[in-house]
Formats: sequence, structure tokens, C-alpha cells
Amino acid sequence: MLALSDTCTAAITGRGGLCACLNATLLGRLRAVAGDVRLEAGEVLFAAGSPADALYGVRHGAVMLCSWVGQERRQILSFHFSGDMVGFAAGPNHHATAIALGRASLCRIPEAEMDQDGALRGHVMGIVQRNLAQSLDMQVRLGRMSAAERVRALLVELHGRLGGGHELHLPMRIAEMADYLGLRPETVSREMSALRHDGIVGVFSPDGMLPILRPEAL
Amino acid sequence: MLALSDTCTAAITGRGGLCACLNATLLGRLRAVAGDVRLEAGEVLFAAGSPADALYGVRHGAVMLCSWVGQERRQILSFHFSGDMVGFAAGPNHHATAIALGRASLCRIPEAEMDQDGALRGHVMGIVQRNLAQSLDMQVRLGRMSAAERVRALLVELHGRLGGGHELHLPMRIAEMADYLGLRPETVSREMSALRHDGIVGVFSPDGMLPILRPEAL
DNA sequence: CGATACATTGAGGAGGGTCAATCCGGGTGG
DNA sequence: CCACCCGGATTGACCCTCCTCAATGTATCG
Repeated sequence: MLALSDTCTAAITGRGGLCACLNATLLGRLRAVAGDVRLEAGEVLFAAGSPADALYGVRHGAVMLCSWVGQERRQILSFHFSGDMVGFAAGPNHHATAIALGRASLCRIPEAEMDQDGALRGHVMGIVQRNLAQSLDMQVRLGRMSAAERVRALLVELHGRLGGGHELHLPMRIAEMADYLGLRPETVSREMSALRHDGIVGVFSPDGMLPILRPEAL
Repeated sequence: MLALSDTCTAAITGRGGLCACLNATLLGRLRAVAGDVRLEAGEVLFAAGSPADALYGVRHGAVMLCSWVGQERRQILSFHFSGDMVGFAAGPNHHATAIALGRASLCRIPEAEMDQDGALRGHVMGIVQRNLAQSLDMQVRLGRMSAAERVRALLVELHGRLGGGHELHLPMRIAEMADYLGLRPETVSREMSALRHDGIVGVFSPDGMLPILRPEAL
């Protein structure tokens, strides 16, 4: 259980994950040191302030990175799905809290492993840069887009990251979408209703399924 | 002019800049390959879509990273002052435009140089991670803070980054602060007036000087 | 079948956007 | 030396988007 499972390799190899493009030697080294983490919905992977001593690769499920202003106002900084990495920190400690959105399994790569391998570092560098680009995108949405535009942008993003098609399985609730988009749940719900009335999406079923009737209209 | 000047070294060594903590050998190598860029106010360092083939270190002056929604709505993603680095991109091309806020001078380090040195790469990695943390902070501000809180947060940030004291030299106009904070210039001006009425700051003179009367009250 | 959790919808209010007038300092030209 | 102008900051009045609060609907679970 301490080695990267085959399913992990399959999952993490896709879409620019950590293990993609690594040669057999490196992959073997990683398998040898990677730990295994399993979380239930709502469980904390790491908390803000805790030591940042490992990177995590999402095998199955989804994880979100959260930050709080006071005790009440939550901002979700990012969603991480199968194949994504979480756990980067600028300093010795995490500045945000990572929480599982549903049942999730991840592999854990100790920080120390990074220091020993140049190719690995370079690879991780690319991932961090993509995370940065993603965060800058969010700055634009939060700073300059209307509620309707933000909801559409989220659906476009998730449609792309979760593999397109005419049905989208959203692993989060309306409340999480709202806290990601800097809106209230009621506002997100209203915008979703508007998209439904325009025939762009279908009904958002409680199990997270959202039919995308006209993907191009998003 | 193609070597890092002493003033550059002095500037970039501070506060986690690129050259800080590099040993003499590395610093020498960098001096040998670093180019020199001088910009007037409003000039473009690089544009969105142009090839990302170099990193830049700000010697003097200030640079901002901008993104546009349509042709009208501008979002300023970050400000970069003396000692900061700009130019990271997730792909082969820039996703945003870098513009000088006033007269600025920078050193230019070709991308190719990165690939040849592990220590250099590791150093740059730390800088990218700090940029990411900064961007995530902005997500929180833009998503969950009121206009008053955003303006105060900006002043706290600039007060810290521009070297504290009881007077702050802001290299940008109200319009740029607004586009950074996701607000309108009128709103920023109103909040600054409120801070002035509360005796926390003084009058914002046209040359960019802002007295900070009670730094602790921010 | 009630209880709970969440989505949805409605009504009303507030924060910040929009538009416009005024102010203010600096540069220019007579 | 002064009048004029120009760009940007400031302030006011009004309005709109989104928030707030509350009621209702709906699916899941004990």
C-alpha cells in the first residue's frame, strides 16, 4: 500500500500530473517512497499553519484548498481532481487548508524526495507554474466578472477539466461553487436557473449530475 | 551594460530576489548573460501571447502584470518592485502583459540559462511559489473582502513591501489600485478619504506620497 | 412518515458602480 | 507673471447588482 498503485499511475499520468513524462527509473523511485492517504468527505488533508513537508497527488475523488477570513467567510482557492497535485507552500508551513470534497485517495510524496532529484524538481516547477496561471485567472474572474460570467466560467473550467461530454459530474455543492466564485449560494443557484431557462444546462440533480445541453453556448 | 550592475545586485539581493543566497560562481555566470532593459512609464515589457523566453528582475522602478476581459475591463494581477522577478509563464507564451508603472530598469535572464543550473532552478522555484501564495491571497481579498478591507490590505502590503516608515511612495495612481483591487477609482478614493478622516493616513499628494499616520491602525 | 439537509425562489436592502460636477496641481503659452 | 488647460482626484446623487433574510420545495435517511 505504500507504493503507487497502477490505478494511481493511470490517474496521475493524465493531463500534466506529476508522473507524466517521467522515465521508468524515476517512476520506480517514486513508487518506493510514495505514501497512501485515504480521506472521507470533509476530512482535512492538511491544515493552514501545519508543516508543509509533502506533496500530494490526487488519485480518486476531489480536494479543495480553503482559506478563511475571520471564522465566517470562506474562500475556496482551488479544486483538485484526479491527476492534480496539492501541497505546495512558499514557506515551511501551509497557508491554507486542504479538505476532501468526497471520498478521496491520494499518494503522498515527502518533500525530501524533491531535493534529491533535479528532473523531479523541474517537473514540479511546471505544475506550480500552472497553478499560478490558474490562480491569476481566478483573480481576473473575481475582480472583473459579473456573477453570471463567473458561473459560466466555472462550468467551462469544470467541463474541460472533468473531461467534457454532455453530462458533468460536479463533486461539490452549490455552497462550494459560491465560495470559489466569491458569491452567495443563492446567487449561484439563480444563475444556474437562468442557464437552465436558456436551455444551456439541465437540472442539477442532488447526486451532482448536471446535463450540459449546449456546451458551445457556455 | 550586459552585466548585472552593482546597483542591480544591491537591489535584487534584498527580500528574496533572484540573486540572494547565490554563491559567487552563480552570480558571476548570471552577470555574464544578463541583459539590460530600460522602460519609460507605460511601456510594455512583454505582451500577452508573446513568447516567454526570459525572466526579468526589477532593478529600479515598478512593473505591473495586467490582463483584460474584453477591451474595457482591466485586472492588474500583481505589482513588482525593486528586487522582484517577473516573466514566469506556464506555457511557451505569456498569458498576461507586463507594463512599466514609471521609468524602470530591469535585468533580463534568458530562459535557456535556467535549464543549465539546478541551484538556479531551485531558487526560481521558491520565487514562483511566493508568487503563487501572493496570488492566492488576492483571491481571498477579491472574493471575500469589502472595499474598505481591500484598500487597507493593499496599503498594508505596500507598506511592507516598500519598506515601511511613516511615508509611503506609491508608484501607481488611484486607477491602478482600483484595477488591482477589483474596484472603481471612485470607490478607492472614497475609502482613502475615509482613512484620512479617521486620521490613519494623510493627504495623497499627486507625486505619489502618502503619509501613514497610524501604521498599526491599518 | 417525519426529520434533515440542501436547492430554489421571492422580497427587500445595502454596497459599490455609474455618471456628472467640482476641485486641484502642474505645465504651457501669451 | 498670469490665464488657460488638462489629467487625475474628489465628492455627490442615483441606480443596479448582488447580498440578506425568509419561505417553500425536494430528495435522502432514519
